[in-house]
Amino acid sequence: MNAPEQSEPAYRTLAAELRARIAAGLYPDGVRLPTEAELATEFGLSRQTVRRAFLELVGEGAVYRIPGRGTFASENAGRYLRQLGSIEDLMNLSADTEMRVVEAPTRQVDLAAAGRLRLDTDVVYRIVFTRSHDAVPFVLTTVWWPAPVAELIADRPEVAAGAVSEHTMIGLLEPHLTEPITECVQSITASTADARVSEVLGCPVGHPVLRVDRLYNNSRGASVELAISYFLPEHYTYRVTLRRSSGRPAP
Amino acid sequence: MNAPEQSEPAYRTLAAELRARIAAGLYPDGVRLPTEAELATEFGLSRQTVRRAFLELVGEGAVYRIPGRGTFASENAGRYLRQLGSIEDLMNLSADTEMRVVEAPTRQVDLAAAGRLRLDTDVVYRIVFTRSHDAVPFVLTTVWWPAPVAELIADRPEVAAGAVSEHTMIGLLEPHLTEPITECVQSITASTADARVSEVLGCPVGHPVLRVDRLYNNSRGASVELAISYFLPEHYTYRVTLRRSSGRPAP
DNA sequence: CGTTATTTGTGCGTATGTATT
DNA sequence: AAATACATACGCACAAATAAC
Repeated sequence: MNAPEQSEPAYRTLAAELRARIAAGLYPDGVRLPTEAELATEFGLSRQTVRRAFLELVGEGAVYRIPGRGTFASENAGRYLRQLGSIEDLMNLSADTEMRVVEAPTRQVDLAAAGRLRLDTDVVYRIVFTRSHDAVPFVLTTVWWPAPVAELIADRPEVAAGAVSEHTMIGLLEPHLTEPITECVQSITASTADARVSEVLGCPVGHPVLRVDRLYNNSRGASVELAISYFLPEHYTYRVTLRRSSGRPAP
Repeated sequence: MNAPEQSEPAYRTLAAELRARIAAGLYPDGVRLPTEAELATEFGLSRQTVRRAFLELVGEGAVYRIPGRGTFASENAGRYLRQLGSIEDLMNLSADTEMRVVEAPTRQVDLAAAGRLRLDTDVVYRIVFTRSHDAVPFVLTTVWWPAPVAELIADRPEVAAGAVSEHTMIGLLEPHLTEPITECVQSITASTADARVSEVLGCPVGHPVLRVDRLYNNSRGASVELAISYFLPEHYTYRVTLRRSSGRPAP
């Protein structure tokens, strides 16, 4: 209820602006982005602040830089590219995407969903929504909650049918939970668009889509949310950076 | 050919040192790491350079920082991984799968691949293989190497056309490298089977497939291998567990 | 072939703001 | 209120890689 709209730092604002320009299709192929000096004068910032913005974009994989040559947009720039290596990353999806509720939460008897959530009853609540980037919907998500969880936020305006907001469901949910969400198990596979996905995302039936299945667990190991998402591959790529878990002895 | 032992930048050296200290178990529980000022004097660096090192560690999820309080090692100290998926997991793929070489490594001029690998030349080596589980091929992979890398293993029997083994390409490669592979950037999306995928994996043309794009980098940040794989969704699901990256207590 | 200009990378110094103790 | 510690922002200098001349 607080969050008094603190202004974003300059380097983050610049990063967002550059992200937008890349998505807009400027800088295709081998076109160099503006140099640090050019951006500094254009935005009235110091070169160091511009560097900080680029550091973010490099971390996301949106651009790569070559000393002496310049900065270039990555191969699949233009798609929505986000590093999703942690639960925080999933929550931060809301930063530059827009959620639109297609179906308000309704009480249902769903054996499969209840089983996945490991509930004693077969009663769950279901909500369906899309997420858009630059006004283009790129994913359709169905979420199932255990009844006690759903009742915590079922009457919030953000989850009413047709509601548009910049939240994530777990972001909305978490402040009301007694136990924090600490784990999310994801399964990713390929599938095809059914009638509903096709209609909502505007692609042909049978179009290949990325299916992401997420089960969120709290610190006690109880399941809090099941989400199944269908992503349009043209507008979305799932990106993870893997690292060595420990230093390897030199060969 | 040359590479006369260029020293690592100071912030990277410091980051490595701090990583080692965290792994060694200093800074357990809620023990604060040294402040920026302390580290600056200890290592004879400026505070800005120390900040740069911390920026890396925060990006890895190794530490979290609270203004006014200090810097703390993340929950799972020792292994600063934001996801359970690791490079080791990729290498262990070979445990119960079988690799069959479809095309032996051949020298090619490939602008796109060379660009992805950030080479100065356009010459790369390409190898194509499938991987099977219980004699059922479930993935077709094309790998591109920089010429100097390819020449390290091009004459090994495991990469000859038709060869069958239980290795992974990076597993074969790594013992011959001077720098260890420390990072792998993955992009995952959905696509459809083309003629070749269809033929090799035995699915219809146009069948949805999971496309996984991996770029392996060594400890100096140079790209060592580019691999593009097409997985049959019927026989393969990409599974990751995400955890909260910071052990930061809830507010 | 070296020279020069451009562009990114590293490192340092300073100042100011904000959150916590 | 004061001290501590991180966050942002600007400035400068020099190194290294690249490209053009």
